[in-house]
Amino acid sequence: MDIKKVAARAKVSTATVSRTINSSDAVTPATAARVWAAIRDLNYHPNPHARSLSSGKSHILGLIISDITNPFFPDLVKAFETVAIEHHYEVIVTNTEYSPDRTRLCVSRLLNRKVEGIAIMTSEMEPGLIEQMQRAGVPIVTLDTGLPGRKFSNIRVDYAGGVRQAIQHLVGLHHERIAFIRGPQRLKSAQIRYEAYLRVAKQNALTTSSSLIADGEHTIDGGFTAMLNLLPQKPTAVVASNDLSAIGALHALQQKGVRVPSELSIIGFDDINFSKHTLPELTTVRIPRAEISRLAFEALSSNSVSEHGKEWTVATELVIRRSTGSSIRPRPTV
Amino acid sequence: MDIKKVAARAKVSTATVSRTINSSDAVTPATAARVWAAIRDLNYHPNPHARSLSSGKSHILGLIISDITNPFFPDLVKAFETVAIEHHYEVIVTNTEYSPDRTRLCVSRLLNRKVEGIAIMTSEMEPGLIEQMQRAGVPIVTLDTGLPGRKFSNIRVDYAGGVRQAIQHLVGLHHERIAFIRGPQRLKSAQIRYEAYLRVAKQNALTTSSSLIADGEHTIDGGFTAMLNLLPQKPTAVVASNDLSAIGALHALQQKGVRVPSELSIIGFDDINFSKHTLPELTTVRIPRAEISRLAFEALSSNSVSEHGKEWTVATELVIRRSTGSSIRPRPTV
DNA sequence: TCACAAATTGTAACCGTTTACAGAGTGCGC
DNA sequence: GCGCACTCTGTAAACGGTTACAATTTGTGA
Repeated sequence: MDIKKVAARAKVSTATVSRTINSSDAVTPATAARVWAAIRDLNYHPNPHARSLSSGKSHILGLIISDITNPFFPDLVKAFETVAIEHHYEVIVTNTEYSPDRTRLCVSRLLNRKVEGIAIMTSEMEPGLIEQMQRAGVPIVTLDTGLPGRKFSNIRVDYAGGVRQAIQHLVGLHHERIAFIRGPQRLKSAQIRYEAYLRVAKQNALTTSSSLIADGEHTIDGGFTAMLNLLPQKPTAVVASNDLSAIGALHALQQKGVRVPSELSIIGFDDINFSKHTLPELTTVRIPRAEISRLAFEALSSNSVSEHGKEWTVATELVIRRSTGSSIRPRPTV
Repeated sequence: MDIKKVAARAKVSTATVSRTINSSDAVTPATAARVWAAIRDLNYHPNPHARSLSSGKSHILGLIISDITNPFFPDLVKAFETVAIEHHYEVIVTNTEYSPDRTRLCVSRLLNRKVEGIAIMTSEMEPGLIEQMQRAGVPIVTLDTGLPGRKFSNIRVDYAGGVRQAIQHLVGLHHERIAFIRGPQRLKSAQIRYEAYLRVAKQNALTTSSSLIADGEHTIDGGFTAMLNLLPQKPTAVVASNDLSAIGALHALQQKGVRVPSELSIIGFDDINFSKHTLPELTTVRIPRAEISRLAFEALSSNSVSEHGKEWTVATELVIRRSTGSSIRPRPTV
């Protein structure tokens, strides 16, 4: 079942069949109709490898993430796949697993397969590898990395805005001792959140004593330990750099018998799937992963790739659930 | 940079280069060495599309899952990817999202791309689609579906054994009223677990009154409600059909102030990532997803595909954490 | 009605491999 | 020394599309 059979049945040349499939405008409607009929009758599907070989376009996109096991990524991957297949692209997902070697492998796999674009949704990416992709002429889009360049777009998340939303929410609830659980400072995104905490807290005339800051490593266990360290400082609220550490903090509080939110409020960051199922449900700053995926696709899609890439900024959204509440105890009615 | 340049540099024909790359045995060691040197010098990577076109082998495997957002799947996907790339295969992951239309799309995408094998790790798959894949001559491997057939292998998980491990663990802990939170009975895997509960409970002379059985829908919310319904029946232990519903049950107990495991024991099923981070950490029956992935790859790998597929059985493993304990209250030492 | 331009379709080269087949070289037995 | 069987290598035809270019048809204005 190849293009020749279709051509024969439609009584045209293979060129016309190809043109009908790819750019219907260059073909007379009557001819096109005959060709489409033949295609349907024969249940013809063009061979993608032949197509890629001769056109040079693979119609495959690469997606590089850290680790599909990290709950931040599944939503991102799913949304990216959805938009890609809507546009008849296939996607190859690769996990760096935070290892430089593995990352190199990811890049070379993608380059070998001649993907038409690469979305790099992990922050660990050596500049050398970015250059390698640029030399290969592949459009790329990153999340929170450097500035755009040649065929190189960037999506930036307004983390600082997210932290502001969180703190202002707490301030509105009359909190005055707001602690912060940091993420790993080698991650730019974690660093931005921490600095924003410092800045916004000062703007609101809150203490940012170093005793109100703990390291949560962006993990549940880290958040647990951090919360334990924070407890003696009597904060009335805690902002965590991500949901995982907020969940760890929640566990620590539960174990210590501290009630949330009546005695202490907690806000996470990310809005991973699980956050709406914690007890109490976690108030958090949502990173709009579906939107990021859509933008990433758009950045890579051939009709919008220009020599000089663009930069997009996406806003976070405060999702208020049940882990935050007023710092002022309701007085018993006399 | 193509095979001709390599051939020229090594002073051989393109055929020899190709042979060196694909089956080193047909080439003199000395010649092969020259070719490899040229390949290295020129940093040559064969064009996979040309290769696929002419050989008919795409070196791509398809993986069909329900939904990457379901915490059961990330581990499976990751392990599958790992073993595939070790063998220089690429993998395309597709999500059915539990929708028949989307499932059809998944299958046709994979078939169009001429994948060399398909691992179907979701239970919702119409027989018609299986036939379609078989007609296309693609080896397939399923999880818990029917019996193997032509180029069709199956991996079966010993769910019944898992349920037995769970119940015997509880019986060993002197529990006598063991409730069960069921999954959706249209899922074969959930049905097997439920039937095994009934059987094993009877074998151990435990009540299996229908009031000790609740529907948890395999979700957190479902497990929450199910536990609430079960509570008045005073079970001393609960086995849930999956971890998600066990976590929901845990939340219900926490909210009602029932202590786990001192007042009530809970066992989940699956061992999703999150289970080791619940409070208390969840005792559960692990489904060995990495092993399943390895077997799935082996079932598909060309050197082991025979006309008639195989069937493999994998055992579950009871992971004892902190949500289960003795049903007998320790007497205060006098 | 005719010349010429524009629109549509056909011909065939090409994309970069693999592989059937043919040819060259080597070693061995007689 | 010669023929034969093997082993190794080269030639060239696929694989199934796309696309530059040529050929044909159609439409237009004088």
